[in-house]
Amino acid sequence: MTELDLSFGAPNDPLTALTEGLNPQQAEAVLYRGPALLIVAGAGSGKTRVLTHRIAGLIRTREAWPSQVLAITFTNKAAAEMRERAEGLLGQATEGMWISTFHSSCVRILRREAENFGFTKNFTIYDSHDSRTLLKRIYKETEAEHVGLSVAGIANKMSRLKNELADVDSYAHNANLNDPAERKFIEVFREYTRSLQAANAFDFDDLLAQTVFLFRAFPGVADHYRKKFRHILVDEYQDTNHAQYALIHELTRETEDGTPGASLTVVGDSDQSIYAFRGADIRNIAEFERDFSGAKVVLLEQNYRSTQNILSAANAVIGNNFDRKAKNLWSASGDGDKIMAFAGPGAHDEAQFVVDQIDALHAQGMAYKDMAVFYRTNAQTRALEEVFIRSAVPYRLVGGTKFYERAEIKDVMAYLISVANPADSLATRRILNVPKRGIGPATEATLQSFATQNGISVREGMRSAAQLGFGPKVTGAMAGLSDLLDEATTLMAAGPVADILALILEKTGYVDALRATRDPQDEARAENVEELLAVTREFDKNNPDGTLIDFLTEAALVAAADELDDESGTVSLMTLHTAKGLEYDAVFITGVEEELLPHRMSAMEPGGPAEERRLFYVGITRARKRLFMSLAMSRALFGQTNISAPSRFLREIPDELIEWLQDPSSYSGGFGNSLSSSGSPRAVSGSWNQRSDGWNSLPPAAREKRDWDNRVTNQIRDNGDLVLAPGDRIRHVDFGEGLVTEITGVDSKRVAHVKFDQVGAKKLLIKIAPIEKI
DNA sequence: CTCTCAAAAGTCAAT
DNA sequence: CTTTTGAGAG
Repeated sequence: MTELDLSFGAPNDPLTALTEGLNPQQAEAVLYRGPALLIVAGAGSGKTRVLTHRIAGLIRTREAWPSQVLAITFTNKAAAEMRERAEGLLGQATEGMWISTFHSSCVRILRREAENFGFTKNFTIYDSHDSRTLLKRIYKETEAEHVGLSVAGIANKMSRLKNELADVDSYAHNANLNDPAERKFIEVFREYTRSLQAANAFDFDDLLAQTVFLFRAFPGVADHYRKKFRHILVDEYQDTNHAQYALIHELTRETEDGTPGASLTVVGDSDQSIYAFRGADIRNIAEFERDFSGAKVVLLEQNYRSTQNILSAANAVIGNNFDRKAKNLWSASGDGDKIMAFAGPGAHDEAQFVVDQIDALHAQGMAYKDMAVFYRTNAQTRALEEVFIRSAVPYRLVGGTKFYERAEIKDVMAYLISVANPADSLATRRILNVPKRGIGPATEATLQSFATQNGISVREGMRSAAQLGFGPKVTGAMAGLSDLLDEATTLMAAGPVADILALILEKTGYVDALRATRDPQDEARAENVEELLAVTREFDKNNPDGTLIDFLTEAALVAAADELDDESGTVSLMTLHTAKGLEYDAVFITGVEEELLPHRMSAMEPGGPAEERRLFYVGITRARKRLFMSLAMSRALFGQTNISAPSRFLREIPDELIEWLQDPSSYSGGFGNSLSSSGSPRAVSGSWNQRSDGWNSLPPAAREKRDWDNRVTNQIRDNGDLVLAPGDRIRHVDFGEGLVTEITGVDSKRVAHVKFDQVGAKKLLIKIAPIEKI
């Protein structure tokens, strides 16, 4: 979408200029003034544009100062984009505006107000991983397994309760205390809450819930923010949970002394609600008009992103969800290409299809960065990655095992957290013996119980190491660590974050310790730590006044989509959830199979299948020009190969919108049956052969391509320094014989471009391809 | 206390 | 099937 160059030449009416180039509904959403506005924005309908223009209007007409605007987005990336676009309209006038995610806004408020309720402003934020570690410890101490509770079960339940704004006491009040499992759960919940407080830490759910509790407990504090924020705008409103909903309500309430509530604008699309598992409640948007009486509703249906074929498919799919308001996306940009679909025998064939199509698009001039591959589960990345690597297509995994979740990064971050928040004993305990300095579990336990008995943190306890009767080696090691943390603490007051980290790395020798081991993966880990150092330098550069706390906050709240680098020049691979809010010229939705999309777990959940359909809908509507769908007729899961059936969602797309390169019914022969004897009762052949139309009337060319015997495997081979030159003939394990046409790249990155006799042109990374020269 | 090997868990999505 | 966690030996 292109941003129009709006000129503000009409001083008497700054709003007119802001609506130029907008359609009537968009203009109405920009211009409407009133206490509550709901913008129902279909996918690609230009909602970011409407929001930024609405904000610009408020500022330019002097209805609001920038500091009176609070705009809440779903990811930091979306926030950054919104700020950038608002700056494009307003220039420096965006300074002082709060444009951030729910979690970031809450952190900002909590840091400022923490002293009011027993925390300090340098509190730590526990991600799901950290809170799971803490919970596991408590789980063991309380022997919760004896009453049949699981760690995951407790974690989910606590999270759900917090999202519903219940705390231990309110829950215990209504619980059935005759049930030993309930009593144990309450005990764990209470201890978990106590530990977080002692560690001066919040988990993700607390950030929201505690802010609401803060507002309710301290009306004066709440009034301060109610008076400050006169215009509140919330994006992706369909994915808000109860705590977020309550937060918005608290902020838009009339103050004690009669200042009227702030104006509220929410933007959302109930068809894109995909976070019910995280507590998102679709009723928040469905019942908005009831919650805020007199609310204005504006519907945006014109799509500026996708071709009509893509939209028609999206509309057809989502139309199968009952209990929704009808909405019909349309585009003025023409039909475009058909959706291309492919059913491969296995996951690697599917991946090869994706890579082949990417190669073709790239050859036609589409940049890698404009293409994305989506999948339902992270486990699907393996086959995709293997094929991407050996075909030398540059790619990037977005999300998945995130940088900040790697053990070595967590180790180093634990040092920084111990410096910033000495009360955080979870962090301090993590670094006691990292790198190895002879402080083992026994020492750790002694130290922890000493700290607990004296009501101090582990960090404080280390100062008394001499009295604890440890051996000279252990005492010395502990004193050394304690001194290092003290030294880093002095540096924290003035020094940039990179200096603190550099000091820690130098004094601990952490990187050297990694490099000294025999584990070949440790070299990569050492590089990751050095990458973190580079990240802190970048942070210092971008935030001259940034503190260590600021850095830790930013690190704790990065979302998967935030990692996206638009200039990376690589294909992006991500889950369908991560894809929300993004758009690409070409989109591949992979694993469009029953049990995977919709996922098997969704069948048990109320509203599950409908949410899966919305997820598929979100995926479809990310595509601008080209959309591809693929599936594998058999897929290895849990180390077992299962026969898969094409997703029901595929059948919801009208036949005339899809062109099958190889369709599922071409597998209806003996092969499918022979495998399915051990597999699912939902035989592949049955459901697809029952169709009388479409699937069997494919052109002969497509049907002849059934290569069950020529499956793509995941074989690789170390070819050493095999030298190939244009003109050579080779034999490939999967693709047969072919002619080398070109060699690109150097050393281990050399790539052979091969024209295979049977399967056409492919690119191969020479070092690992299963090939031989003939 | 540290290393090695075997058992167990995980794989539905994420701030 | 892979990765992480635990037990026992050294």
